[in-house]
Amino acid sequence: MNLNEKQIEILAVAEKLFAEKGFDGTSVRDISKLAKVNVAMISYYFGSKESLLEQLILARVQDLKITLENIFNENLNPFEKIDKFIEIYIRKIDSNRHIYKIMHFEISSKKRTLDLEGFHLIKKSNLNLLTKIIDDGQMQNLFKKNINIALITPTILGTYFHFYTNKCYFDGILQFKTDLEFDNYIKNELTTHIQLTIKSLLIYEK
Amino acid sequence: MNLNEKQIEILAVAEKLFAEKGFDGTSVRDISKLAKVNVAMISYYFGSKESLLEQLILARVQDLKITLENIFNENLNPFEKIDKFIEIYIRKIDSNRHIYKIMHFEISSKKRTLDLEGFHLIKKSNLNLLTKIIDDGQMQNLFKKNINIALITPTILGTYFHFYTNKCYFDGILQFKTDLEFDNYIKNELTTHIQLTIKSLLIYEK
DNA sequence: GTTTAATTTAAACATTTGTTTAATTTCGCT
DNA sequence: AGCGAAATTAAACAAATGTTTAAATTAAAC
Repeated sequence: MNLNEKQIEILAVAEKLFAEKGFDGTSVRDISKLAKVNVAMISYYFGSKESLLEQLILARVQDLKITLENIFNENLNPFEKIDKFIEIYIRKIDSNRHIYKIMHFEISSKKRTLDLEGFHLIKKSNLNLLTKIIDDGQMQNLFKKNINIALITPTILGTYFHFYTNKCYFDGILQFKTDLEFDNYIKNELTTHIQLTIKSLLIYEK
Repeated sequence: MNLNEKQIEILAVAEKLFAEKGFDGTSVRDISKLAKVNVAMISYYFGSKESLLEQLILARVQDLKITLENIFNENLNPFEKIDKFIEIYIRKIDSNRHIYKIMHFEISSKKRTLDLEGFHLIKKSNLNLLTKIIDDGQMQNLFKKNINIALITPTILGTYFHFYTNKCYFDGILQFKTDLEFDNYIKNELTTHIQLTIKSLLIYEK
């Protein structure tokens, strides 16, 4: 899949608008205007609006294959590995906010049935890595025994997404004045909070 | 605001469809068909499609005012209060999935600017109650001192929403065969997981 | 320089969209 | 029964939608 400049620009604009206004809330004319191309170019290059979405997701999902694997082999203790896993995970998602937003809406939408196999595979591979890290920690008697690993990721990602989605609300109660302040809060306080939360859960005995 | 049967039916159908297909993905004709009323009735009763959404949110937000207040006065220890807070919170959100789904999309959408003051007020009042419970636990030296209370709710709600949104994925890895199994998992395992997570966080010292 | 293909364009296309109109029916009231 | 307001309808409306067409322009190949 080799894309020229125009196609890349169209994808970039579509990504931005789909995330901001939703797929159905964005018209092909909106996209063409912002990308400064003729409306027909979208059909010409991508066939249809739906196919544009599919190709957009396909292109972006490639980038989501996180280089998490090497964490496991690094010379870190299980706690440090968990910290690093979460930090890298959040950073990756944060830099791909738009496509995650789009996909999370479309995933749960009953309008279109998208091919999400690639996405699910990545998620499963990340889950496997996390499982290995936790198994390791359990063998070293650092983590408790009964851990529902499948529910760790929802807590990591869910906390991030809920914070990001409710930006408007948190701008109010945490008094962010600029978007940068909000972004920095995610990078620092929120990431730390999530790391702390998961580590707590891993050692807490009822 | 007194609504007749037809208006109630229209709101119910709109809620279902907006949650399933999004506001922009749902046409007034979709709604009228499913509600078995003439298209014009929607304009007749609600003025416009956008106004329908506003009135829908307004009607449902009323129901979100959770009766959480009395938890604080009940004769429970701080841990039990946290458990109950989370259990009631999740149960309430779960029974209002649809409207939460709609609002969470619209909140972060740049298409429409909705009046979410009522919604934010409820969230703030819930945050206040949680703060009181945690303060109490800290005074009894049951919880640790440094707690970022504002980030507790994102973890509670975020975990729930992420699980619910990714139903399709979790159906796969947890092998749910029916929707009821999924629902029961939320009521039991997921709620327990969240309770455990938050309680861990409240006592964990770095 | 001519030919061929790829790109780009404005216009047209058929649907679908939200909303309004104007006529009709239904219902409560006296 | 007869009046009047409310409810309901089918049809029409203009605007917006995704897509296609056919002509014009550009670029590449020979």
